[in-house]
Amino acid sequence: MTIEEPPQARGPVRRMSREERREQILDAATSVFATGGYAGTSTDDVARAAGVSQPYVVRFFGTKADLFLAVFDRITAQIIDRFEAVAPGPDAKSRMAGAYTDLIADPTSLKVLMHGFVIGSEPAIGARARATFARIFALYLDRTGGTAEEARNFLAHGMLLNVLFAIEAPQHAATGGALADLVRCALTGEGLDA
Amino acid sequence: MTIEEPPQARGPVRRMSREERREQILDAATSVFATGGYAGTSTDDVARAAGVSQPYVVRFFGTKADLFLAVFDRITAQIIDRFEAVAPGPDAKSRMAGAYTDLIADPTSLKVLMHGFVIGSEPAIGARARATFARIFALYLDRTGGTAEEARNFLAHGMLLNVLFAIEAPQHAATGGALADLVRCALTGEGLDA
DNA sequence: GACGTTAGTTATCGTCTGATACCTTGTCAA
DNA sequence: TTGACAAGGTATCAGACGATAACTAACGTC
Repeated sequence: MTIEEPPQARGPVRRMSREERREQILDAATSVFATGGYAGTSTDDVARAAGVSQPYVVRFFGTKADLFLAVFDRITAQIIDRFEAVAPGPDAKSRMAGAYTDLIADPTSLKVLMHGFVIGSEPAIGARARATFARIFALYLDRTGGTAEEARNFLAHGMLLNVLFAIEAPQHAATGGALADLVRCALTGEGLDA
Repeated sequence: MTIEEPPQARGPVRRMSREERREQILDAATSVFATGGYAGTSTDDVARAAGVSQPYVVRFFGTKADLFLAVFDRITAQIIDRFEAVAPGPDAKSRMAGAYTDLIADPTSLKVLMHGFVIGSEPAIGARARATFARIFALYLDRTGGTAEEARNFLAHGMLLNVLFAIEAPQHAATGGALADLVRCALTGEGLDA
């Protein structure tokens, strides 16, 4: 996805610190994993997106599985951070919804999240996924003071939107029909505080 | 998954009709695609599960992508059939929920469904996925006479359960904690007719 | 019972992929 | 200035994978 400019004159090659490079590779990996998923993305895809060599990527993270886990971990941590930042209060429900809206503004991370979920039988991924669900569920209860049913509905609605974005429903809803009604209804999010 | 008995005495090899074999391979493919997804499953995995040779599987369906599409198509058709069989009436809502409960009794197909959803940017898969969503949404409205919000909540709740099963949340909820509360709340499905 | 058809196999190929080994070159401190 | 360390590349491999080609044998039909 990220287009790397050609070698061009090849001046004294800029070198990054380990932490800088790590973040950059994780960014690139997030981008390519979002479309291809774990098995459908090669370490070479990641390397090209990051503008480094393929062996460097795998040696940096040890193994491809470790790389994906690092990406997945970072994403779940970011998401949890977002929801943790919501302060308790009377309008906490709408602010929790707003936090999710912020996340959906860049669907890349959410796509990787969903890719991780569907390979959740992989122990390391599944464990992280379950912990994330449990944490957000608990956070919703804590911040909003709502019921368990409301917290469940919040998560359910989030999963529906993640899937609708994954199958590109919004882009194809312009033609009208039942899909358009569903997308409109899901995006406006009416009747969720019941 | 399906264990094939060893050659043993090798009597006159039973041959199946094309239709029989097709269904059997699709069954086997559904089983292995459920855990590995599209990219994470080889045609050899499918062949072994079906008890046939790998080249036969490929030639039978043309290409691996065609095979997955056939599996995905069959699953979406089965699911739609299930919901179409629900008759209209005053208790149609609970019967729609019951139809989903039937589906979840064997999570294999639902796992493949979710695998298809997350690679929904693939045009052929995405188109089928959107059509399936639109159809179920319309069916819910028609059979129950409910509101769009209720139909959306029905789908959302289904997606949440699909994900919770994918990450094996029910199996890990025994230890208690927030995850157990979420799973219990999601499985009992209280407060969904609001 | 011969024969075309169709279900299925074995052999094999070209490519992709993750990983390892080894080499090169900035960068920074003494 | 120099030398050690760390960033990053090149070369290469062994196995997996999808696909094709060519062959074999069961089945229905006349």
